[in-house]
Amino acid sequence: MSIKNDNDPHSLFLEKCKEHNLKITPQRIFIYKELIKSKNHPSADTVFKAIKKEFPNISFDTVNRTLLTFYEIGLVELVEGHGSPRRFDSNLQPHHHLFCLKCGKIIDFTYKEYDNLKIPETINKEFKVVQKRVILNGICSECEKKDH
Amino acid sequence: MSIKNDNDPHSLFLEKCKEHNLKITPQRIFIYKELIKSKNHPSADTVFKAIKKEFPNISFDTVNRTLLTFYEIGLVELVEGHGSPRRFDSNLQPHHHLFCLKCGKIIDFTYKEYDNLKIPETINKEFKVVQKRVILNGICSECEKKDH
DNA sequence: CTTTTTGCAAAGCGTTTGCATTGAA
DNA sequence: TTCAATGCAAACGCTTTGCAAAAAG
Repeated sequence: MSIKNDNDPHSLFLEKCKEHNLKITPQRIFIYKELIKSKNHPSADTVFKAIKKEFPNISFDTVNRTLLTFYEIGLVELVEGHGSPRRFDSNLQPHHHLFCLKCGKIIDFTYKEYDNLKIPETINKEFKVVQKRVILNGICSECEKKDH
Repeated sequence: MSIKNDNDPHSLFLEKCKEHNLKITPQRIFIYKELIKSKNHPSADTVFKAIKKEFPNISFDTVNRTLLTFYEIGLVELVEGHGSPRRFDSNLQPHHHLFCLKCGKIIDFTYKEYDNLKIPETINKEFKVVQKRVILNGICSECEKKDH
């Protein structure tokens, strides 16, 4: 019987690493700790600069690759944004997106219920909402086939 | 009384250009037409390559800058994705995002109703949903202040 | 001892900037 | 005729790749 606590991020880290046969290196520990601390969806560069203060020898490359590895094993998520390469859409009607996590394909769909979502009161006071969108992240049928 | 048809993309194009004192150039016409045709959220490069077949002298720069201009005047939208610089999140609990269109800041929020959104039947058959997220795009309070 | 992982350097891709030329109004 | 838009070239920022050295298990 293990004494691990599922709510403890550090145990989750150890668990996921073990599950995927990743070695526990000082770099990986620093990077994961920094991520837990950061509440601002940091970029690789942000994480790198923060760690460099305590661990001056770490290279940007290690940080970048490690973050990607963490993403692959489901230890962190990638947040959506308008980064490059930018992708454009001339469809200005309300619609929503399926996003395939494997191939990056974006599929439009419409669904009335989603168009009519209520916006929480607390948000309306502090943020001027221009557009609502539901993103369903997952695996498209083509990628699903490829895996089997 | 104008004879414009609000449902016609080309009239929308002319209208928006006039509204923002943009000149109607052959390049802009080609670019907008190509966008209307594309159903795949194209990148600047994709649009460029498609147009180059009919208009070999066009430069990538013009395409890229024009697309940004179209975005600024609200003629096209920018589609969210995981492009660079990538931004990471160690919070694996269900949550949603406010995205400021001005400064790019992403603010987390939680809202039970959004966590429990039903997924359309037709989608469940063709797409394996791993995560649901609502994105509210708009203007944050700081950016709202700056503008006045 | 074996296999990953790290750090470094170079290359690659997409974006941005400045400027002279061109063209729409 | 005027001012905005275009095309070109160089610079820049972020990511990726290949490889030898170092370190985890």
